[in-house]
Amino acid sequence: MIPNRHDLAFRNGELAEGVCVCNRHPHANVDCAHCTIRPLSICGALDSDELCELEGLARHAHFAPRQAIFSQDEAVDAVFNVTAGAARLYRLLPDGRRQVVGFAIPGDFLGLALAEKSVYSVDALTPVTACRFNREAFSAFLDQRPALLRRLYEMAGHELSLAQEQMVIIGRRTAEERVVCFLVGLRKRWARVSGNSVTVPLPMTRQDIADFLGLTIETVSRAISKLARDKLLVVVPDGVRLLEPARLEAIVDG
Amino acid sequence: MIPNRHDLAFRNGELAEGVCVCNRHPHANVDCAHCTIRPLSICGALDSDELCELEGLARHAHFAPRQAIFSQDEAVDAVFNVTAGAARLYRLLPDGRRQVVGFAIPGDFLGLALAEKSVYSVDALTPVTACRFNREAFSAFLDQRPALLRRLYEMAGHELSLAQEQMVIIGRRTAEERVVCFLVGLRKRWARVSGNSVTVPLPMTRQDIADFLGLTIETVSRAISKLARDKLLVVVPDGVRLLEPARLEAIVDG
DNA sequence: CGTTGGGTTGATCGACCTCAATAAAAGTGG
DNA sequence: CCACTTTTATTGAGGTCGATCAACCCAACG
Repeated sequence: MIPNRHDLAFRNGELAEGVCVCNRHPHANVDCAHCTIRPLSICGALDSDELCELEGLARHAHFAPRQAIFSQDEAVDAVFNVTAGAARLYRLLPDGRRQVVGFAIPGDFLGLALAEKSVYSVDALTPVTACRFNREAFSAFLDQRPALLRRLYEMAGHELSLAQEQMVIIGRRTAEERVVCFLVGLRKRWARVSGNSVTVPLPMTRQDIADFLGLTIETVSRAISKLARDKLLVVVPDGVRLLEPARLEAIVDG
Repeated sequence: MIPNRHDLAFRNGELAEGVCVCNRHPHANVDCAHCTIRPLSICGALDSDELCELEGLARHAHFAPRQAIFSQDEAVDAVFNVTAGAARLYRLLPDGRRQVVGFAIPGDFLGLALAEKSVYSVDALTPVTACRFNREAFSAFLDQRPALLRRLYEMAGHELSLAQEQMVIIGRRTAEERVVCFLVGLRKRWARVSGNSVTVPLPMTRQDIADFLGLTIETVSRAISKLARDKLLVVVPDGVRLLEPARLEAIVDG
């Protein structure tokens, strides 16, 4: 499913004590020096000194599948840097209608807005490991580290761009196009984490995909079945394998 | 339509020379000291010294209705702080389908992502006045002014939140709900600029609204007609007057 | 006064939703 | 390990909301 997910979680646990290379944080329970997703995440903006300081603020966190990381309208006391696993971000309407606004994978930052209350819920799809930062402490650290602030700002801009792209997908594309855009887009995101592959892991359910694309579960299922029937992909356990990435990308790019 | 829009544009023009209060920028052609929307905009984060420096980077800009401010996929050489008027931000698919991703009103910043290429097009709906900043110069200034960077970061977070809200609206709401959400949301945004009012100026066409909500022009027109028939609003020139704001807000909040 | 762009309304159509049945997987407890 | 339940996914049949196509209205404007 997700390569090395459990391995990475285990390794982080193994190195939980006394591994901070700068030796300033003997009780740090994260190991930035050996973090494989560091260049993908906010930490990539830091020099070794800054990294060490941030390391001191970090605590290792683990979430089981379905466990809540944030809850809509509830206070946010910590923010997270996802190092392994996958999570879904969603908003609920009072009558139960749900819109998934995104999926988080390793390298993604949860709590980008640093808001006191979360506007959405986040919960783990697979076992998730993350670096946990107290929100207030992180915010204060940010004020001392313009380079990190700049990095977060750029990530926010990127997220904004993705959100707008999603608006186009939901607002103006057909059901089949939406599914193709989702698969091609997710493949691109996984490529940063685990390298380019025609196999796209899908840690989320069809319902999650439907709620992300503004469709029903049946329509998503039918669209995937049709793509499989047309030999554009094959369904594999916990994912799909794209047989003709180029033709699928052509659908995305018009 | 939009109160004082033309007046404000004229006043800015009138004061085009030698008005910087700190006298450091005798050729500055903007007048931050008398800017009514300053607290709403990025400039609200600056002390008078910083404001003066930023003022030195700013140039007054004016756009006629329909004039392009940014063009999708083209290089961005300047960013803007809108001081008067309204603009639409949209993305086009190669086959012509259009998704409006937002509307800019006074206080809004255009080019938040500071990207080299614009991912969307922006053009003026009404005469627009704005403070123009060279992108590179602004970006460099930003690196010296963490307070401003922080402000932009917060605005980006706010925009991200709005974009996600829009995803919910487009993905999970009915046509009538979408229109109501749009009107109530726009009213709230205008309230910051020109005070609370039950009259919501609509400087955009029905087609723009449709492309914002993922609907057709006919559906938007029918929804507004129905709301008028139900005595929830009346259509006025270039806008609508909300007769029962509370009931409309109840639709938004579920 | 004809033209043009924007808006409204009606009639019909179709993409996607809803409801329903079934199948396949994944837990669960003995 | 195997019945049993629960969850998730697929497929079919029929219904509906919003799209499409078309006619018409109205105000602005050269």
